[in-house]
Amino acid sequence: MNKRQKRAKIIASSLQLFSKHGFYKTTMRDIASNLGISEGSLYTHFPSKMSLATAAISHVTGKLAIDLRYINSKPISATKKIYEFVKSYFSFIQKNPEMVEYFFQVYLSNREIFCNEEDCGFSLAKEFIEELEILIDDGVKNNEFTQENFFIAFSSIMGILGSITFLHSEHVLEKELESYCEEIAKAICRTLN
Amino acid sequence: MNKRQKRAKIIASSLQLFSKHGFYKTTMRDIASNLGISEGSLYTHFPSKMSLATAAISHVTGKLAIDLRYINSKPISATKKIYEFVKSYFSFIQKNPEMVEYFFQVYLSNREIFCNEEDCGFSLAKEFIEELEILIDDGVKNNEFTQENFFIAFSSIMGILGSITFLHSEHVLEKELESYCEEIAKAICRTLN
Amino acid sequence: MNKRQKRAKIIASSLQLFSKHGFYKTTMRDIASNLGISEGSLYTHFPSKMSLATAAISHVTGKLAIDLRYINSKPISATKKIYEFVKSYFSFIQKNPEMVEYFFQVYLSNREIFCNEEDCGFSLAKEFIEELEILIDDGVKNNEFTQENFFIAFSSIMGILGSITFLHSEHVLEKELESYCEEIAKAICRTLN
Amino acid sequence: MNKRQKRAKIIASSLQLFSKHGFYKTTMRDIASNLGISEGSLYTHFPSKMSLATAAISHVTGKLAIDLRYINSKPISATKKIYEFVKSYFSFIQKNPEMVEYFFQVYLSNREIFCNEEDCGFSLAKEFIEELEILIDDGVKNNEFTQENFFIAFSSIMGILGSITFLHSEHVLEKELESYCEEIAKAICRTLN
DNA sequence: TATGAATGAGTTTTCATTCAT
DNA sequence: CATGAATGAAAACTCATTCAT
Repeated sequence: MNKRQKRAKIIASSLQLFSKHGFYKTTMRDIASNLGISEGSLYTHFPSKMSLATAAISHVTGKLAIDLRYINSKPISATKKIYEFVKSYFSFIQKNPEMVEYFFQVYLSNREIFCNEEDCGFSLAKEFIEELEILIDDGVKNNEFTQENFFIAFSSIMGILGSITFLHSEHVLEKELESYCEEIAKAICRTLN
Repeated sequence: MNKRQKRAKIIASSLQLFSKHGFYKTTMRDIASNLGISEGSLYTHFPSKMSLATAAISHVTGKLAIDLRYINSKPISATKKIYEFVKSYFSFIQKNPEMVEYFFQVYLSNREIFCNEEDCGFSLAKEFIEELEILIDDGVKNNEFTQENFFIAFSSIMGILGSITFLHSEHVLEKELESYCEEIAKAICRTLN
Repeated sequence: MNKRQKRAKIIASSLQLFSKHGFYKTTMRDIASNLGISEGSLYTHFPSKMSLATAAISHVTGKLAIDLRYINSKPISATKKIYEFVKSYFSFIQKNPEMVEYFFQVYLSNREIFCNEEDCGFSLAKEFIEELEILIDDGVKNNEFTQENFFIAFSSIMGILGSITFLHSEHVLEKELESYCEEIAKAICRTLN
Repeated sequence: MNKRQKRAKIIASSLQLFSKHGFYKTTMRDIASNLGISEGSLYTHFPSKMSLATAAISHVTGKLAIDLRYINSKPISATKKIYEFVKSYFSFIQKNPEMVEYFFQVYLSNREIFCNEEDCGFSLAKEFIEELEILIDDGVKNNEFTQENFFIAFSSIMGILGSITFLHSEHVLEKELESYCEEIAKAICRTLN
């Protein structure tokens, strides 16, 4: 296994544990033994626990950004793009629940972990947020979406998706997550229209 | 100062610090010295740090529930109730930013703090959620809101409010929070209608 | 035992172990168990291992400065003061070998421990060095000492004392330390005259 | 580069870093990367970090011994030999400050590094100390130096030189080191006479 | 022989909780 | 009841040394 592969494995393990038990309740020992390696070995690849959290969030938002960028590139209406995004996002949750949970529960919430003087850690998600901005702008230009404040549009999309993600991870939803896909997309579009 | 008042003071102090620095970065010493009392004294009123977090969340959701219950009791349309709720919620944020931040950033995110075998900590917000359910049900019964899945309706309301709260606490909003009130309420209603 | 007494006990224990095994080979656990207290207890009184080293050196140089100040205040010749200082210093070694060993072996050598940006740790010994300067200046003013350069005079006194201290702590001296007192004082005076 | 040359290079690098940052604050990685080689490679040439420290001190005292042996072989008075030794020592400091600093600040001070059950690490400097003994004995035999205890004579020479070396390495001397040469030699001789 | 990732014991430090005063 | 020193069980991180490639 080469260095890049090892890093990827460590990030995957961290993601899993951080999302399950939270950043603070996950110890470096937990991550190491979950991988069957020594604690010291972790430090060969990442200089600190915080750098692990950072690498993990970059990984997650990078993945989300790639999916959204692909959807944005399609020659379809903005409304259709919202549908596709919700679908793609739901399938992403199914395949990588730990990634999305990590995004919402660790990154968005334990801000103190990611913030330093210069950068409040937001730049880590920049790629993804920019792509979302493109999607919204497109919709407004096409007159599909009401000209509206960006922050409200952003909240309508990510707030609703975040909330349903939360309910799903709390196991309070009655049906399969994917069965809400259509309705959620519709709900989001209603807000934007 | 009697026992109840003392408890209230301790909860207020905890809320302030938990919301600012997070649950884990706030020490019992921080809470005590913020109040000018001893650490030992804290334990006369609360048996553990966790119990402080729990009492704090009950306090916050209790307050939110009271406001919403009052709105629900009014002889107005469900749509109007949504407007009133958003307005009341925004004014609540202005007056008690630490309470709302605590709700979203500590309670919803550091689930591991509140969960034990029997209870996943959700019951703490039960009062408030039940009140929200009443509001949604009313709207559906009156045919103001489309008959819809509760979870989606819930996400439309609390997701959007949560997201805008987050953006506000991150200081990325361009205008005063209250100036978004009308638009946010409209956006939520569009989803529900 | 009050707080000041406890601090003094901890400093004494640290001094003993630092001088015997060096700063780096002495662990906080060693210091704590040498005192029969817990590691955490150490941190109630001193915020870090480094602060212990600093408190220890201040303690030692303070003691040395007091002795020398008293000698300086006497109405005797500078040459006689040198004799008295050597005598007092030797008796100090007998009573507190760990203090002097600490001074020479830890303080003078592990400079990296005591240095920070502003202060290179020398100020900790300032009191003592200033008193030594007074003694030398007196001798020069009285025409007892011809050696005018302070640094050479300083080295003649402290270098010779330091070296004999070192040989003593290495157990290579053949006779009792105090039996060298007279000769050492003479040797120092010969250099200064 | 042959094996001996490689060893020499490693010793030089160690000496540099040990004298600058101390034995404990210098890691094997530091030494290796300072040389542009791998950590493992270090262990092909030296079995442990301690063996590096030992080899380094032998190297330094060996160099000093050679210089002093050469001076001792000259057909000149003991007093003149002291002058020559001080001159040679000062020029040695100028050319190899790290060697002398290492001798005084690591070897003489972190005794715990060099000591084991059998040998307290003193033998490493034996060659040099023996040569110094020869010089002192010569002076006594010629009636140039007062018959005196060896340890006091030793301290007069090495103590004064050590102290001035310390002040030099601390950058507290006002003039160039070499400008003190004559006076220091005189001061030492006054003690010995 | 050279490499450098892996190891794991050891170190400082933190902090919720307890309890003697 | 209030206090705050004491506790001790972790936790993050370090680094000399080893060993497979």
